[in-house]
Amino acid sequence: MKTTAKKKSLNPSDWEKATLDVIAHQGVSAVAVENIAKDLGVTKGSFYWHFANRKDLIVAALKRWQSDDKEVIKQEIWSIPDPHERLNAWFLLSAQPLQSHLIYATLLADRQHDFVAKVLKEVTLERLAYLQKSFQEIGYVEGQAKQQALMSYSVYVGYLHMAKTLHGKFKDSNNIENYAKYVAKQLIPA
Amino acid sequence: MKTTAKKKSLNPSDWEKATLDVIAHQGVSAVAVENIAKDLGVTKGSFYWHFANRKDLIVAALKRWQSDDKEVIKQEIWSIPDPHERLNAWFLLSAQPLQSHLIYATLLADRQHDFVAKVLKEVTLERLAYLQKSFQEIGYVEGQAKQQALMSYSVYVGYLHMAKTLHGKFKDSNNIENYAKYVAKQLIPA
DNA sequence: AATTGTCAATACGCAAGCGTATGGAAAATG
DNA sequence: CATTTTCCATACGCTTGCGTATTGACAATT
Repeated sequence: MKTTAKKKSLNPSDWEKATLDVIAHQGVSAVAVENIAKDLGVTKGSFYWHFANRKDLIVAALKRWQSDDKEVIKQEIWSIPDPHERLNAWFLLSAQPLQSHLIYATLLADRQHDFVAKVLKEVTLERLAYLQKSFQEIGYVEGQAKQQALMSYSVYVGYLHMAKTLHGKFKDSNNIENYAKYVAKQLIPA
Repeated sequence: MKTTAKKKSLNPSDWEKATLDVIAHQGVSAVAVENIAKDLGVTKGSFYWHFANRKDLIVAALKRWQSDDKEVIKQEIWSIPDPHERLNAWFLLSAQPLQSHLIYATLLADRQHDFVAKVLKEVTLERLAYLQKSFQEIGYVEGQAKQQALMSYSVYVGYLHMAKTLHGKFKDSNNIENYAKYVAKQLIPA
């Protein structure tokens, strides 16, 4: 579903974005060059001009996802000086329906592939690090901050899967922002 | 890696167990009848005597997993009358390195398949229900109990993925049971 | 002893999907 | 205007993996 007839020629970036769409909704294993080509309105012949093979495409797409995500955190989270507010903002951001979150959730599934596992580990460790840092700024000692960060991040990951698994079954009863606030209240000391 | 030379003939149950092994470590998409046959020391010809097709095998395996899991909860959790103790036991059980948990984690990944999504939803809703019930017994009103259950369960799911993603990177610093107790203390009111 | 039922091996057809080879059209460049 | 570069289509070969067909071996039954 691309807005057809916009530009005449494709670049690697277009392929990466289309690939991320597939990863977000169907996982890495579902990335098939012929299908993505069809989505973009071309055939396989085009793909192998831009990329060497399927794996290169996926790696490039994941790299793009990783750096885009890092940029968002930098802009939206690290710009907040107060650690309380910052953590609150992070929980709110986590509950937002962003493609970035979907991708993270599916990657957790496809970590059998070593190149997926690599990106995943990097991203996870970095996220844990800045959560831990914020909790330390609040006053937690290192050990506790580490556990609190791990727990907070687990809530995030768990939530992603819940939302996917349960569908409407649970955004009816209580809306998402409410839940995010509830969680934040539980995990961030007053 | 089966203990070869034990019994001369296979039954559906053997196939289901071998399938769950694959699902636990590589996910549903990795279930290939020819490979599982090799694991069991036979060839494809045998498989199609026991099952109609690949999907039937997976469905049967998942059904087995679901009922086995239900049985464990019934034995280990519901036998505990006090809700505080019961919830504590549940968190401890969650941190145990059981195959059942691995399977749940990979299923979250492979929920593109409708038959996986179905089992997953059933299991998740049931688990949320008994968590919620226990929190209500503690004194939470329904709405809060629901959110608390969701959050607790999210920590569980998130933890499963963390453990997989981070590998040794985090069972060094603090052992798993310690973390489980820390989480329980945070989520279960004194 | 003959027959039937149970479990498994082998061989085949078939579709999906990756990667390659080759040629062509359109745009940039000289 | 000629030529090179850029981007894409078509056609092919190859592998993987599902499902079927056929045959066989061994055990249970009569």
